[in-house]
Amino acid sequence: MPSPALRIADLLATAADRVGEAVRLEGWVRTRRDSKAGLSFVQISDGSCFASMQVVAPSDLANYESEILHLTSGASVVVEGEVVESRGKGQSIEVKATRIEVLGLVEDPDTYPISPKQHSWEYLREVAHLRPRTNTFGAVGRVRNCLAMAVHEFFQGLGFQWIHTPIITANDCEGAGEMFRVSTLDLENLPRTEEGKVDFSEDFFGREAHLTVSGQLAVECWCLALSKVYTFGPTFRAENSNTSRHLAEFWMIEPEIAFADLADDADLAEGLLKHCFRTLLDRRSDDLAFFAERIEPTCITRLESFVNSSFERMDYTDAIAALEKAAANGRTFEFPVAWGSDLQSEHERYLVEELVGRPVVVMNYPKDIKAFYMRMNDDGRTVAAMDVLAPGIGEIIGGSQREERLDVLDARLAEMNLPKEDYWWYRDLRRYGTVPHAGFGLGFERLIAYATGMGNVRDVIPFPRTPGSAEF
RNA sequence: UCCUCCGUAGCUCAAUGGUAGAGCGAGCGGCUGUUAACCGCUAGGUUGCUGGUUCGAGUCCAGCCGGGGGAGCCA
Repeated sequence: MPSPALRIADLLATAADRVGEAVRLEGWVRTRRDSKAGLSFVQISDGSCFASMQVVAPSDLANYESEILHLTSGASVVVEGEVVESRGKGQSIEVKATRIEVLGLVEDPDTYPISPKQHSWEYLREVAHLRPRTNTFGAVGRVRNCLAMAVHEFFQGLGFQWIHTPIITANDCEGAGEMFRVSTLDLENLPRTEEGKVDFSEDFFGREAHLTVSGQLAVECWCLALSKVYTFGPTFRAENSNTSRHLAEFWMIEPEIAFADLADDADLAEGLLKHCFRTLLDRRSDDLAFFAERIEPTCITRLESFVNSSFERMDYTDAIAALEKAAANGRTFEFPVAWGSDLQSEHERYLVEELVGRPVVVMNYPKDIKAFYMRMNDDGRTVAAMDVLAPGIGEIIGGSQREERLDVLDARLAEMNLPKEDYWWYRDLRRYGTVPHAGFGLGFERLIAYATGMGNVRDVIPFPRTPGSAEF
């Protein structure tokens, strides 16, 4: 009866106490090095941590000639053996095998897509089913998991409730971007109304339906009952945007707090980001060390500096003034700076990286460039919106205090030509026990990209969906 | 959607319009308590697709397909 397998992470965490112990490992071969001293070194990875384990396979193993000498990168094995102090330099302990069971060899090592060498990101996206076997993507996967847990721990520790807002929505009013249609209608033979339009009353939900572009409106409903809530789930945008910061399917974190204003919202955003990075620094130092060495040299230091610096709060109007001053002093911008237009990427980069040098929360934007639900300020021309800008990535969070006054909300809907009827349930929240409340959205992939130094969000999600690409 | 760059061996890349090469990976052999091991040998190609110019096209031209980067939109 074989003992249960030990994770390599657990073995390494308790290495000193395990010398002499019999263990069983399960994993995949990274490399094999043979020695004519009568043994082979087989590097085994099981994904539990960044490190792999050196397994020493003596030539007297029954299957040494027949199987061990044919192990190549990617083969799966079960190893039974003894933990011993290593006689080599690269590791303190190793496993001296008494038995190696080969579960699966690599069919054709010559064409195995993940050969032990450098591959381009573009190539690895084409083999997304195998790329988690690389150092980089294994590390990304563990960091992603760690950050997801940190998000939940942060909110749960503050008494937030996790709300599972719907993936399929029949709202006409989410309004955050192009939506993917959800339909069971026969595209070859669409039912038509008398006017010749598609008759969606025949569709599955009896009306038009789409994939959600944001859980915000739904989570507001639960906020105005449970006070502190958040959503964390997949979100879909059918925008034809081709950049390293956009995905058609991505995960978003959206907290919503009642009895709160924009300042509370900014504090919450700062607290969340710092908690996530602190947790990551604490728990995944092995993977971060790899990212710092091979991907982005400043990856650890900038996270440390992030958690130790206070975020600058800056009014949009003051930000414009600062940009105009910089322009007057000879700093050139490709796009003009003017009160009333949105900040361009280059403007955000200037504020964060050149002017302030640490994360900045820009607050109170002109109402004409922001959504209908954002709370009108007393000046009548700005709304209580905020963007959190971080050095190296730009906008990572967008949020606002919500308009809780029914008459002001209705005026905004009318101003933006949005039909009141479509927002009947959203308006009900203001009719029945309205309270000031606020929230924000954090793109999870952007968080991971920043934390790891990975340059493209397509490489921090297991199977990226982008325009023209949904393989796997 | 716009701008721009790129498609050559399993992968990363070379190749004035003139016989398609290297490194890594792979296979075989040698050497070694090795560690991105090392040394030698071998195999591996319809140069993204279609057409055009030319005595001759990986190279020049046109169209198409695929991908990267940047911009916009945003998270």
